[in-house]
Amino acid sequence: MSRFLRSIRAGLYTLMILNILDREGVSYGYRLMVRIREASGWTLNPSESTVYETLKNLEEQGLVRSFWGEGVKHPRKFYEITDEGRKVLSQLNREVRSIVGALQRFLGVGC
Amino acid sequence: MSRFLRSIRAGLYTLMILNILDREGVSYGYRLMVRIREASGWTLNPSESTVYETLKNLEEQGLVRSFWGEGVKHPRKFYEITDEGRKVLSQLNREVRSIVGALQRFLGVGC
DNA sequence: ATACAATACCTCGGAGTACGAGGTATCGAT
DNA sequence: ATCGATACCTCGTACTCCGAGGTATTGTAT
Repeated sequence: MSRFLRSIRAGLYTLMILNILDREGVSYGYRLMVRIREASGWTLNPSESTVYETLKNLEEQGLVRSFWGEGVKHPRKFYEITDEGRKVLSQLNREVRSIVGALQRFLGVGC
Repeated sequence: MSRFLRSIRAGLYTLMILNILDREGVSYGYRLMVRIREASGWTLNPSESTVYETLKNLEEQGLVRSFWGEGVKHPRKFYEITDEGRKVLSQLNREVRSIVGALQRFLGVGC
């Protein structure tokens, strides 16, 4: 059961992270995990390792950039979205809207 | 880019197949592939192998049952949803509605 | 003072999914 | 007779999620 939900949620973390970085500016792993939970009304509930893994992938793709926070007591690795990231994000949002629309029609959700 | 979309669509095939079998009764692999494309307005576009793989998994889980069509010239393996499948489906639909709702709010889609 | 929860970072391995490539066979139309 | 559509399948690659495990700091309650 939960295996199906797991895979349905798959990929949405990438979407959420890019959107949050785009809207709210610089952030960091742990904070992003909390923000995804909040922003989704606890419908999405990523584990720490998922978020860190996703950020690593995004950085490898050049869609986010990271730097270690200076003057911060608690060691923190900050991330910000790149121009390339913004480009990919807008395309991604368009496609996800289309998927959400299709599901809405199919399942009869909303409105 | 498409890797993100791929994983966002991941799992939705299971959802679509169970729903289509529930609503339209007995069907078969190739037909289900076509119906998913139609029902999603071509937003979802699963490959044959994906559909066959998904059906195999669903059968292993006991959520669908299969039988070879008799009196059919072209060899066809039919599938139908089981009681257990229906149980899982209603739970799945509930959860997906919640995810769709969250995305709608987050992305500002629809209404 | 000290214990503990929360914050913050990370790796590894297992389980699951999508799908392209490749293979086989039948049916219907040109 | 040939070809495209229909119909089935397996295999390997790439990818994602996340539990388990590890480390260290900060703030709070006792």
